[in-house]
Amino acid sequence: MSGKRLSIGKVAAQTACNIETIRFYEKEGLLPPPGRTEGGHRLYTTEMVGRLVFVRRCRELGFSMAEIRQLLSLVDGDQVSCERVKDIADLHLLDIRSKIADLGKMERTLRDLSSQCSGDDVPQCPIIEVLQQTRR
Amino acid sequence: MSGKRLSIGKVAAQTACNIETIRFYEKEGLLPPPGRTEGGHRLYTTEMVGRLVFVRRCRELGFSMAEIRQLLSLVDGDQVSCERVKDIADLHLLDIRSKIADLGKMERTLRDLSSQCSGDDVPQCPIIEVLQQTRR
DNA sequence: GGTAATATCTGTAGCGACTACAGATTCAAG
DNA sequence: CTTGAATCTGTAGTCGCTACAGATATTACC
Repeated sequence: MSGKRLSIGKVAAQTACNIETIRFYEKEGLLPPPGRTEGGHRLYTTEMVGRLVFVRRCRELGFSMAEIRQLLSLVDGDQVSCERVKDIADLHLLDIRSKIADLGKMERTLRDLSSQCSGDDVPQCPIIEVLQQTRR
Repeated sequence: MSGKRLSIGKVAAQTACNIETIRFYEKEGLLPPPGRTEGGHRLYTTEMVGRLVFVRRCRELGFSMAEIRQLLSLVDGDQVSCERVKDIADLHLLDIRSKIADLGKMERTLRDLSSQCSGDDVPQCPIIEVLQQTRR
């Protein structure tokens, strides 16, 4: 079953992923090289579309291409090692949390700065002043 | 006063900014071209070090180089317009908050996924399963 | 079947904010 | 004066795409 094979444009429409991005993933080894028409146009099986969806979903969760490569190699192995999948996911989770923490610091600092600034058209701006201070 | 002029290495040490980054900022117009020794080595005044500190502090707050260029042009103008500085800062603040929100979504999704996974060495991993699901 | 419009092809270059060299030159210390 | 450290310029790499250009393939319509 499932002899349907889609052009890259159809796949792009289905997955809301740019055509160029699909080709990029292939070049980077995240997607296997698909079959081709006689003229050389790519033809995708539904299986390959599933793999693209997987990749895109990982990207939405912030996984890097290197991390996705690791996940894919686990998926492609004879059996999926839940252990290692969880390791990769949890490491990435830590990464996300530290990014959130960093942004939170920025947010607080910038909010403080902004609150000190009246926004009037006065010559001296507290935001600039603080940013220019040599000694902290 | 302040006839001290520092080599790029000293400036880098003082500001904890890479030498290459300093040269990069100069190339990108964030720092004015400094004076030179007879042999062509850069010499920085304390004023220029201050400007570098300003740039670095802005970067730590997540301002893009384009935003910093805008801030610098306001600083360099005849008078600092507090109004426009605040506009730039507040826009950036919105940007930071939306990034935090995005990361927060990722965090929650990934945390849910991870919690469904025992981490045992079993063949089927719920993380992979969910990521592979064709229909959401 | 013929033609025109659309889709896809390959390959390259650009983004932002750096970082990492290579190979040449200059500076500072002993 | 010599040696070693610092600095110079210029180029290429990083990541995850995006945006072309110019050539070819496919499809739709008559």
